[in-house]
Amino acid sequence: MSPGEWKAGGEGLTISYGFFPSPFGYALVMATDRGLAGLAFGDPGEEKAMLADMTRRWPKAAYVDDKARTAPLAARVFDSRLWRPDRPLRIVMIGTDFEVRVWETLLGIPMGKCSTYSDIANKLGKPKAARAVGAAVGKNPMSFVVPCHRVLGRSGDITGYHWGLTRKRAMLGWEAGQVVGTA
DNA sequence: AAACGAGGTTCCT
DNA sequence: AGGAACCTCGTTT
Repeated sequence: MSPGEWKAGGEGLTISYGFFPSPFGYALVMATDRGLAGLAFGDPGEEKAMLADMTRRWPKAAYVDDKARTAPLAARVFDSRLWRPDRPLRIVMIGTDFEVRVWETLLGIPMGKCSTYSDIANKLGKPKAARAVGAAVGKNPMSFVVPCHRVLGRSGDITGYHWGLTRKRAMLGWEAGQVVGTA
């Protein structure tokens, strides 16, 4: 990954988006000229809700329906064979200081491994901020790319997920399969 | 097993 | 400013 950053709110930013099928349902891919900015999931027919859910995060940004531009990113994200250091996926993290820090921590979780909310809070030097971490993870705009699904509760339980626990389990399962298949 | 309060940060009124 | 919400945690009923 080669994370870029942008101030929260997304002011002055133009975001292209498109809908694509994915292993976990319908996916909404959002991108800026600097790389992938957002990734959301849902079911066909929910496009409007998915889009609203994302635009709420960056109310100041401009949005353009541009399938041609987002298609290559969509293809790349769901093919683990293309995840290699020499061809990093360019992403842009738009959020507050704290959120960006949390997301960067998530990127450090290796494939197939899991972490916990309190664990991340510790890494940020705020051992008691587990709940804040949960809130920040929940606002993660790049579900799946930023491995928010690899974060579990303290006891190893799957706790909650913005786009549904079922989808979270599906991602973990798919990932486990990728590890075996690409080893 | 369920209920409860503390905790950090963000969002809305 | 004040209060509620959040993909939580640890402790207490």
